[in-house]
Amino acid sequence: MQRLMQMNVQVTEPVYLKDPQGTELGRRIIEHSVRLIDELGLEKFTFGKLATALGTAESSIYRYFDNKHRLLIYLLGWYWSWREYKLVFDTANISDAGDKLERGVRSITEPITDKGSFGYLDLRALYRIAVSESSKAYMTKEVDEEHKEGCFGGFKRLCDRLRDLVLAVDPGHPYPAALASQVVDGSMVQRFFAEHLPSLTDKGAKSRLPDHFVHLVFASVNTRTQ
Amino acid sequence: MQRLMQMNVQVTEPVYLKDPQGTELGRRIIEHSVRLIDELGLEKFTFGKLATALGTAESSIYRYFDNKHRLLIYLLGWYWSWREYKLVFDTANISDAGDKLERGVRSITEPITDKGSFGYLDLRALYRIAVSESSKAYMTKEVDEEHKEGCFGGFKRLCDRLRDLVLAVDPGHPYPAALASQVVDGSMVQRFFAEHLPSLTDKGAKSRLPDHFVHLVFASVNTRTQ
DNA sequence: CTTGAATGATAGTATTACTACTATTTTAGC
DNA sequence: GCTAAAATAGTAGTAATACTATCATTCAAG
Repeated sequence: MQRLMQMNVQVTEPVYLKDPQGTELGRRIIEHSVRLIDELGLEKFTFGKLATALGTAESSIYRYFDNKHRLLIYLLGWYWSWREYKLVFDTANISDAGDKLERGVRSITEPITDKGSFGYLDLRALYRIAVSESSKAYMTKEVDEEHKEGCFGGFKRLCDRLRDLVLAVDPGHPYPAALASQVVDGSMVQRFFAEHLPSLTDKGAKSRLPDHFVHLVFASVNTRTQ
Repeated sequence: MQRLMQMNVQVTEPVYLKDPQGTELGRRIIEHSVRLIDELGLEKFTFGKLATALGTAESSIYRYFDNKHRLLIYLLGWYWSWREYKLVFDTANISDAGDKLERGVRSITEPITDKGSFGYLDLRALYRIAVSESSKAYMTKEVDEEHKEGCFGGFKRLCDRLRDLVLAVDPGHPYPAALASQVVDGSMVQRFFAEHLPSLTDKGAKSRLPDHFVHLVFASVNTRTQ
């Protein structure tokens, strides 16, 4: 799985100045930035603090990334690629379209509980970053240009795959792409709400989130195919 | 409508240091901050720029708000109150629960196209801010404390009202709160996607967004009541 | 006519987000 | 083992941001 992941990740568009996977320092930047952003939150995370944590100079980090926003996009690209790979894996060799869709929705909306694994990267910390910070990656004034650069390609590929699973069950669905992107984004938002604003969700929401999304998707799909 | 709105807004928890509605400068701060945040985006918006735009000193603004994050929360509180009022208005005197729910979903997911109105406040600019910046208000490390302070009360009240409309149609629905919060949040996110990342949504998504959400909610509800 | 609220103006600090330049170390090819 | 190139470290500096503090002025109400 790790091997395949890294293949996937390398497809990621170059949001970096120099490939961090190619050098020792680069890999340490990735590793420690995940830890630090998770710990401090994006707002309080700075290249200065990262440099101190790494025992290196700020300027060394600027050789890899223009700024912390690009670094975030890079990390999220990694995350989305990982999710996509997991989705492909979890739905492989399932012939029944309905079964495949349900497995896909569960795959996407499940939290990540795997201990670290994945090389030097702390997957669970990356997941928490995705939950809390991913909207900040695209909710900016620069979104249109960055979109053209392909910065959100990983997110889009994941949404497209889910959309195709929906269409396989219900080819005439009127809003397949919106449904898909809403599940992908909503699974992050609902996870955050369940953790921090539980009054916005239902009793036991945390553990029932995948059920909620399966229910939602199949309600939408079955209504159509009736 | 304006009168009733202001009643609503005054209920808003004090996220300010000094009530901006009580003074001339305070009202100008609100008015111009909406314009400026809409124009620059939250990241590039600063109290310094706002002070320059107002022809006053930075320190004068700090007398009203601790920082720009609190100002954002204040503006969004206003927005959510306005949405809530609109929801109550749009669903008033409807006896049929299904009809009421559909009107409610449409009310919440419709974009704001009313020209300014609403006193000194540019409603459409406020709407654009809500679409682009609202997630930044709660996706922070301080969310738990700020939630205790009641900073997100307006958002919660709106979600609760929609949840109650769902429950009126389907009292046994397993995820009424999650469904409601997903519609409220999702309507902002999908609006943003339709505008900036259209490949994530469907053809003609912009105009069909309310239909999409009505479809989703009724699919979920009807599946249950079958 | 004076108290106090509101505002204005100035100054200063710590941090952030960079850029530039130079010196040193490491690595890879020959 | 030598050398060129790549990678890294270190230092310094700038402009902007996010504040805090202080003091002077205005202006309306008692």
